[in-house]
Amino acid sequence: MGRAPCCDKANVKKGPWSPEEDSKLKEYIEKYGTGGNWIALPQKAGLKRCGKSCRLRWLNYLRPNIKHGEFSDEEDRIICSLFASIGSRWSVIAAQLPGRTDNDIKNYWNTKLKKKLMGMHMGPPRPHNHHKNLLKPPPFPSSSHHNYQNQPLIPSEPLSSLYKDLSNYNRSFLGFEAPVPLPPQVSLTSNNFSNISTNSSIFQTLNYPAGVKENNNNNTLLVFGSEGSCSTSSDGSCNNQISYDYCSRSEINNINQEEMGFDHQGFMMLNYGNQWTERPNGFYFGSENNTLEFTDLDEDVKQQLISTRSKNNYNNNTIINESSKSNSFLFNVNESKTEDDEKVMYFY
DNA sequence: AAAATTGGCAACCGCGTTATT
DNA sequence: GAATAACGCGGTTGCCAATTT
Repeated sequence: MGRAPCCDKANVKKGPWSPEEDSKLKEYIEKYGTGGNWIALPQKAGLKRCGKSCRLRWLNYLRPNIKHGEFSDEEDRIICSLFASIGSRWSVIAAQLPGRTDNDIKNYWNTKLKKKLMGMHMGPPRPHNHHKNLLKPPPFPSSSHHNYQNQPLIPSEPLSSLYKDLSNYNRSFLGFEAPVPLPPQVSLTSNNFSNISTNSSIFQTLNYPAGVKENNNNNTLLVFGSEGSCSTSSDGSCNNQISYDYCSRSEINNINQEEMGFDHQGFMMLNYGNQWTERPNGFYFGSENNTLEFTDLDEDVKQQLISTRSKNNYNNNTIINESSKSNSFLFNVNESKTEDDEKVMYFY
């Protein structure tokens, strides 16, 4: 049978920690350590708290060498770069920043850094939703053959010079090499995405995310889709997201919704040379000779991805694929109906 | 000056993974 | 090997302070 019950949920205190509780926990752990058993600890330390709560309090606030206060430019750069590469893997990111906790970095990203990067020109005003995570990272490619582009993981310039304006921001953060500027809005005439003009400057200029190298233009698919659900906000608009992912032609036949991480409600863009061509709601059959490969992810990060994300049965390539599940969002789209019932999508 | 909104952060919750019985 | 609890992570919430209306 299993272990003994963890704690009497009805008899544990919740909410903010008092200074007395803090000192009890701190003194106990400094004297006896955690003993690798957080569940038993609160009782031993004389605390009416759940072990989980004690662990969190210790790790995020009480343990020695925790840094509080302003993040430096260097820390900003590291966070941005890692977020762009691996997404919201806060514990992995925190491991690269001594003294910072994953919770701290997550809060910092959500409340400050993201806004700092987005600047003031990222689309129309939207309803108050300060708890929503609106900026998603670019994806990992889902190809089974990866080649990290030979470029530094951490940019060397100060953050301020990297993100001077919107177009620079889009290029740097989203990893686009081509001149982007995204149009402020794109009008659609139906409820699906297949009517987006393939000549749209959005898609013509799409390139590959930072860290991804394309070896054969003619055999790469860029797949777009949208989440099936659509949460309606109080003003009646519908917040939705377009997702994209990469794969070789040979892979597209085997890919399924789960692997892509989003519904195939959208369409695909096929890259012939420099021209993106739409293939609505279908799969494409292709040759084997395309590869997307990784060459240059920081070794520590790789190791942590391996150790924390996927377990023993996965090889490295699968791990990267796993990552793409949660990192496949590119644009945040705010769809709303206008008076003539035309759908307008804002990209930001 | 009061009410409403926004910002910031600590803590909680749920879920996938790991460990124990 | 199955069942169950603990662990650890990331997303979300709640609360309070600051700012704006």
